[in-house]
Amino acid sequence: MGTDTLYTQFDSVFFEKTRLSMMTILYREKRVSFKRIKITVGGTDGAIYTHLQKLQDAGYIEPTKEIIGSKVQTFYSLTKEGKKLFQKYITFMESMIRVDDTADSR
Amino acid sequence: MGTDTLYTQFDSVFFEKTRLSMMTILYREKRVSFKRIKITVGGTDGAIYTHLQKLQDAGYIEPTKEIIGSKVQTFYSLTKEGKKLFQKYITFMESMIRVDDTADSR
DNA sequence: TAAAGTTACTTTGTATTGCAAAGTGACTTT
DNA sequence: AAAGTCACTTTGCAATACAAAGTAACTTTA
Repeated sequence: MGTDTLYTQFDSVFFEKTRLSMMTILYREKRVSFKRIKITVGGTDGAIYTHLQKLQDAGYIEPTKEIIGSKVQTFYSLTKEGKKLFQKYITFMESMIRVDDTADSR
Repeated sequence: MGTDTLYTQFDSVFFEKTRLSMMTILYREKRVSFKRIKITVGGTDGAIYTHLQKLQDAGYIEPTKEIIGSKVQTFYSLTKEGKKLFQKYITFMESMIRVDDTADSR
């Protein structure tokens, strides 16, 4: 097991349950509202908000505001960097699974 | 994206960078010393120790002591529960990747 | 039309966590 | 026998996660 097969290669902003779920949603759907992220991952508004802020501060996601009906809503998308990192993560997961496939059952 | 495709289905003891790395090592090698875990995942003794304690308290790993030369060393192994959980995690990773394969490139 | 309610965040306070530094006890070398 | 090493273990604090309370912009109801 080399260093590149450890989860520690990913930073702590990225590699956290809720935020990784958010990144996954955004990778799959490109542009998702605060509201729908909240509904999907669950938890309180405050928790969702701070997690999104962290991802934003790290440069992995970016917000855009839009008027829906008469209210302003916030939508989030992955940045180029965020998408790249997520793809690196997918590659990592693939390598993890592959090793497991070829491993002797002990 | 259903609830079962979220990382939040895993508890916080399991789903943490360093501890997940430890679980991976133990899944692959069955029985690993404190020393070697420390060398592999990196970090201070204290950090390694508390992470291992958490996994142990959660019932995912178990220690055994062995005398090597004239010193006692601690070895860790996955418990039945720990192994089962890790296999669930592998299945989860596979499903994540599969969804990604079939996703439109956007 | 004004008061009460709703929506969509944002701020704040606290309990928990992660981690490094210091401590311990059993040897082992000088 | 004093100093050093090894393999953990304990302690203290800085950072984090999260719930509760707050806010601002509408919208409904009396």
